[in-house]
Amino acid sequence: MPHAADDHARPEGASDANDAPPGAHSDTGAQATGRGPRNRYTAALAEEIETRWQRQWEQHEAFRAPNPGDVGFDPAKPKFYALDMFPYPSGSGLHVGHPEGYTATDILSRYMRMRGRNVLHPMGWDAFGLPAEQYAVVNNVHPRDTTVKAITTFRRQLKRFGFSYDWSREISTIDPAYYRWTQWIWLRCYHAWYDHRVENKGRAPGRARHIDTLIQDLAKERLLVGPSGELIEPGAQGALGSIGGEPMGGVSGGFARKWIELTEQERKEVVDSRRLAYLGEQTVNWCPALGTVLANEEVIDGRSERGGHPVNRVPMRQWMFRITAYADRLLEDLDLVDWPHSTRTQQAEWIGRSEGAEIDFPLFGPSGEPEQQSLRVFTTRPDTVFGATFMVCAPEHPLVDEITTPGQRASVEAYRAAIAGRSDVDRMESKDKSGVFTGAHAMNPATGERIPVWIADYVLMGYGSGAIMSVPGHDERDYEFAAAHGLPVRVVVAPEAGAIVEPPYAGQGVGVGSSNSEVSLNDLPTPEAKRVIIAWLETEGLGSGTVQYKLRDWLFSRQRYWGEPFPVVYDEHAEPHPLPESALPVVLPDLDDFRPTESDDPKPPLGRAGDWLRVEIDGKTYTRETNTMPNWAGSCWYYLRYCDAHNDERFIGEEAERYWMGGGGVDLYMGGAEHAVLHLLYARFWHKALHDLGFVSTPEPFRKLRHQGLIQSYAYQRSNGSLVPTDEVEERDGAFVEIKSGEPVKQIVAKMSKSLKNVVNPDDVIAEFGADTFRLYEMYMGPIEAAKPWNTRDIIGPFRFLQRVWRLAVDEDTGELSLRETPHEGVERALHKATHKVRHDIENLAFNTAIAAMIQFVNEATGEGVTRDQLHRFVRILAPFAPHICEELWSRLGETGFVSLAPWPAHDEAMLVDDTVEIAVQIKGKVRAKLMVPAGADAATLETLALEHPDVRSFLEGLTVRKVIAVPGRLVNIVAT
RNA sequence: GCCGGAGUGGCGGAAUUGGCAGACGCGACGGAUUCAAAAUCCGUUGCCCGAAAGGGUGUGCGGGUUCGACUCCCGCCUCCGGCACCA
Repeated sequence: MPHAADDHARPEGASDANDAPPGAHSDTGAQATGRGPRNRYTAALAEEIETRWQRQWEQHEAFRAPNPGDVGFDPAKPKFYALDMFPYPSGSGLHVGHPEGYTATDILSRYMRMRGRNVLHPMGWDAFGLPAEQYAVVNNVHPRDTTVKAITTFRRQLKRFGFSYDWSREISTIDPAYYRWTQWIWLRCYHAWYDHRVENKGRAPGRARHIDTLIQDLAKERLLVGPSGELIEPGAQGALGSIGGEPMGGVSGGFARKWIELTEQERKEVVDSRRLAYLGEQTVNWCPALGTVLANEEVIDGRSERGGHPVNRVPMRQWMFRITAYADRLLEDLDLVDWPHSTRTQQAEWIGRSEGAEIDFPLFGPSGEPEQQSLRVFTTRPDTVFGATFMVCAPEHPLVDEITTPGQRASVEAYRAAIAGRSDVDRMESKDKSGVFTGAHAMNPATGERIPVWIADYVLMGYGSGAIMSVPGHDERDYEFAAAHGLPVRVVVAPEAGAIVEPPYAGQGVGVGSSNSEVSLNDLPTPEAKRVIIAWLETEGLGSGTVQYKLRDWLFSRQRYWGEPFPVVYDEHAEPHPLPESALPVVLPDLDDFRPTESDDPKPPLGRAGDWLRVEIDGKTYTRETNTMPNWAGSCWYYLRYCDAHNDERFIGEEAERYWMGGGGVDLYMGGAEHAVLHLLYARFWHKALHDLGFVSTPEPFRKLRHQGLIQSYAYQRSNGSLVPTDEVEERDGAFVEIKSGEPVKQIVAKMSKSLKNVVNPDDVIAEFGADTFRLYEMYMGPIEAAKPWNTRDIIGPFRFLQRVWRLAVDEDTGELSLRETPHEGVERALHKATHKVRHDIENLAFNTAIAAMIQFVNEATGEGVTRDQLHRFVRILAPFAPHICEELWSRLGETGFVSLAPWPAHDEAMLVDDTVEIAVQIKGKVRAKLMVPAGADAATLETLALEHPDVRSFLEGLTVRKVIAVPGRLVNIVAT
């Protein structure tokens, strides 16, 4: 049935030309049911309108954003970069959580276009990596096939929402034209080192520089090489870049050597070990089930983030990123960005900066004589050193072999074997303080006492120096260990002078019993005691103040197929050689057998790639790296590629980068809070490295970040707490009962899950109500950042709203526009208020209240009707939210362009305030009367009017007025007794 | 255990940051329309007492500051998120 649009759409005077861009309406059936008025806004009409306008946008490339230098680029327009976290195209398609953030950024993007911004709003696919690959493995299909198919589905679904993406910038991380540059960035990091000497105007020092500058500095002896490979400035104390990377032996002494004194091999090792992307021998997280190693960030409670498989710690030679060099800057620069508090906190905690001291405890030899060697510990409480009654090393500590006495060797070996066999999960589950004595002793440098050295797995090799001074009086773990093994406890800190201390007391206070012939901490408050003892240790050469981080270097190799190959080959001595840029991209070979090998040692699938593995360069044969990059690689810089998606000369053009990333980076980045540490930390790190190396202009990638809240679903719970699938529950008389048993169940909010059958498919919702309604509903549910339950019953509300909008403009019987000639005063005022509020709320991402304001306007206007001019304005404020229906009404108003690109309507500030306002009159805090007064009435006037009010007077009978508070525009409060 | 965030009608949620609590939507109830139903439209709707007028009460709990507190302070409870043998 035709919906008469062609017959009635054009108002008098409007051009009937149907060759204008958005023009012609089709005659496809709008009234699927054939019931109700012919021109009512139904799901069928919504679908017809929506798909038609989506075609129009696409044909006219309505949302294509020109780059500087492109045709149509207007340099006077400020830019706005609205970015969504691009999805993994999983096999199951979009769920309702995806479009939540996407709709929010879309509304803002559309609004910003209407406000005259050049808007970059792109979309792409994060298509490499474990999720896609695991899906492929399970279904025994090549990951490329499943991924490409999933992308097609995602793209179709996203287009159906009417998101205003610039699809010409679509990128996919699996496209060789994209990952060529991922590999290129990795090479830039390989050819870079971190120079901690560079000052940054009072901010945390250091900057990545080309590796050649390191070689020059070494050759010119501006840098020397220390005994364990660390870099030393001539004349300066301590090593540069002491965090991360270096093996910690705790051995002090030795001399710095000059470049000229090093062998060729030593030089190579020194340089290679300083690279930003380096090959490191590390204890890594090996996940046998996934057949790959994982980054620290991908391991949660000893299990893989994906799949929840156990993870073991084994030493391996792997590609690493020196993210630890950036620890201070990553921490400090959190104050440059507008991010949710919780996300910043999580990053700060992950970086885990802690200030303290390194202290060397001299070791005694087997027969009790002092040795050259000492055991270095890290502590945040150097002020408690007088209370250190024993020491504990991590079982893997390199000195343990040396210091263990023959008598203890058997038990030490047995303990280490027991530990090695335990997975991290086991180690975490049992928190009992196990450990064994090594037989060795060290000297407490403060007290001069001989104290025993133990090993225990509660001390981790990966933190600090892998050894601790144990202060059972002031550390809970040490106390438990001491209690379990009968070791002495000494109190050296009291909350206040003279207080009785019940160990363990971990708080601050003042030193007690903490003195030797040279230094005393007694009665010194903790911060002061720390300063004093560190100064003393430094004078004595026994230690120094230092900073430790929880952050570890980023393990970047994966023993998987579905990822970016490294642009690296190995020679016959297994020495790595980077490929030249001309060799990029290193294309991932097609493998029939792409499955990972479940095993206890790494066997990357690319090892089976046959001819691909051998590369001939200058007559020499090399073997390719068979590890691949983790799925985070592609997402570390995709936001940059969008700015210049088809540049094949550079990963991003300089001009495009300066324009779109200007002003502090992405203007709004919207995505899930689950990426708080992983993606967001990695991307910041790459960005900073690229910034240091001169490739990007801003220190931070994402100026403003917001998370969309989780969309939950209802579930039903029996009285015993077990959950019932949604389809086995029905509502009877306002209560929920399980159909099978008739037992009452409780409605609760839960995560959507297949087992509970409460997953909502957006395709179904759109089929029933249309995309405009879907968009409105998701935004109307509540604040964008809040978790909120999907309630199918509520969707009808936004749908009715659109019906009312439609009816406000269109006669449901004739299909003609039905407008009044002269504006109604109240409606006009309401429209100005709505325009103002919607604008304000969009800018504050308060979409739920913006929609409420528009509903309120339509409710007010419904009885009175609107003029052509009013509809013309209203359609524009609604357009960012429900763009399709607005395009339709816009064209019926005779406009030939897109409402999506029309200017935002102005509002008149004078129209926002009413001439008269209602003032509440309170007596003793309770509202007893209301006054209608002119908007500008002052306090004195209000007071007089209030006291004259008959209701007030009768209330005040027999009372004495003590005080009157009058707040202009608000209320009057009369205090009487 | 530590660090964040939050607790408002039957439900989702508002409240310009100290000024009329409950905007807006859902649901429910009543009415219009309809042969009827659906859809749509109009009205009512925090709770308690009352036929009504009206009164009382009310933002997790207990105190406090203030003319006035969902909002600020102190002490608890519950839920959600993060971290957790990090020295």
